[in-house]
Amino acid sequence: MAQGKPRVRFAPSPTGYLHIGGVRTALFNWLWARKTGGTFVLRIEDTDQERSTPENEAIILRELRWLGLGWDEGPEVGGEHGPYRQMERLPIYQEFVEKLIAAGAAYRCYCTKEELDAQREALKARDPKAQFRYPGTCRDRTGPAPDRPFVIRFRAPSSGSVTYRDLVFGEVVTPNNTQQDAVLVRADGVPLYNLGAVVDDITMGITLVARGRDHMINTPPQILLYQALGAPVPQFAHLPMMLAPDGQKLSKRHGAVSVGEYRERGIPAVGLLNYLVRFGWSFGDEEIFPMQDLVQKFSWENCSKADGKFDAKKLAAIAFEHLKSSALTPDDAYLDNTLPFLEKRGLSGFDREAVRAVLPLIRERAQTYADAADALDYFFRDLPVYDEKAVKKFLVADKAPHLRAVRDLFASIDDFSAKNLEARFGELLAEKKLEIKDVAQPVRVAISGRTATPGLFDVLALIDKPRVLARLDHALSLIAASSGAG
RNA sequence: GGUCCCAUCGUCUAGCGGUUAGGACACCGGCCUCUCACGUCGGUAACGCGGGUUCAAUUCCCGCUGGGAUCGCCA
Repeated sequence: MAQGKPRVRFAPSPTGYLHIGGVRTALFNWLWARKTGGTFVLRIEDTDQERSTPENEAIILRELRWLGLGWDEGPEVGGEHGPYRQMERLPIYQEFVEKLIAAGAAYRCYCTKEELDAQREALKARDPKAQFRYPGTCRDRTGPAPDRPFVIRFRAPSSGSVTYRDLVFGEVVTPNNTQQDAVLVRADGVPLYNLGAVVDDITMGITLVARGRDHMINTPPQILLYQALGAPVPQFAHLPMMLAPDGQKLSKRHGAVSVGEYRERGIPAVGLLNYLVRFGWSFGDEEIFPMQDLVQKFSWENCSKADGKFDAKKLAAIAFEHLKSSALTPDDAYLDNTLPFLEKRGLSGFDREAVRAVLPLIRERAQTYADAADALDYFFRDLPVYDEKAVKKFLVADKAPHLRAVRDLFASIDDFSAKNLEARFGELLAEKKLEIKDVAQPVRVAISGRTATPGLFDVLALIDKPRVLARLDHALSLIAASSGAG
């Protein structure tokens, strides 16, 4: 096989958002490049001018960077094999097409799309099950070339077969008699997928093509093209497909499928990647991997061949594992990622170290950075946002004496540590012959506005004395107002 | 229909001839407990079917069934 370091690529079409299935393909390629010291190339396949947009390309680049899947060659970073957008490579395809024609491996076809469509429909009308194949009208045309637009077709062999050894699927044999003279270049001179991909992979020195199994059907015709061009055939690795829970193609109607949606929900990039890498790949019983471990452990041999179904709950659980662990997600990273979500809630200008101090309390409760911001919310307001139901249930008249007693107790305490607060609180309960159950919830609602928070004393200690007292006062006034009104 | 591919709990998977078929998520119970979580203990749950090969098949081979991909001047 090819000498030197592997060169792999991710070649998305900028025809929409970045799909998580595409991310998995990018990830596997990226991991292989990192593991082997190879090169990860990003190529934009924008030959579908109807649907490709610069905006979509920008989104793809931005999301890949957010994921941490940086590329060694490609748009914005350059490289020796550019340009990296197919529409900027038209002269290169032209050159290769001329080679093919000169070698008799391709020919000009003057049949129009309309003619072919009509033939296709006529056949379908006669026999709905029949498959239409290009009849070869222009294959051996002689005489002067008509003055009409033409496409370039591949002269596909009708005998023999193509065999390749897939790194995931093993040996795959496909007879050539099922191939047809596929169009290589449109009438407008823009190449189609198979030609563009092959020429680019040749000229960019790609040694291993790893892509989704939906492309497996393209591999034999592509190999035929490599052979016709006299170019070395790269290795191939096809990845099983990630389907929707209902077994259909994973699309928008099944929920979130674009990376952006996960980013906006506060799913950590490493969590998403960890979920995706475990989809179709395994390393014994291990489930949670730091990225640096993945780079080391990844291999094609441990890829599975069976398609799978996407499971949002599993993704959430794996992301949560990363958020819970300060080894996996250090405080600083956690903070950097949570701050935007706090700002989205209208919170800003707070002390980063103050947020850091609360982190241990919320890590085990927040499945996403958005959850974290929610759990952090009442720590950084003068008064919490009071949940209506919680107020109605716990800030009621018969709890007022308890709250007042707690307020007076707290006012007298100087050591506002969680430990001391708990001890003194216990004394108060004993004195009043109360159960903590009777008092904890009203106090919790008074200081946080909600019924579910981390341990009461930890929360109190972090909110600090003046604000705790202010909130208890506010809660008492709410009770007074409601009982007065009622 | 042609071609290609696949097949272990509901889901992601371990297994690479001999295992009480393991783990994780989800689900159901118990414990912990000031709420919510975390944690922890336990439970339900799988080798699609039929033939071979073998002393022995989840594992190897064939067929069937089922599922998926693709059959475009989309990628």
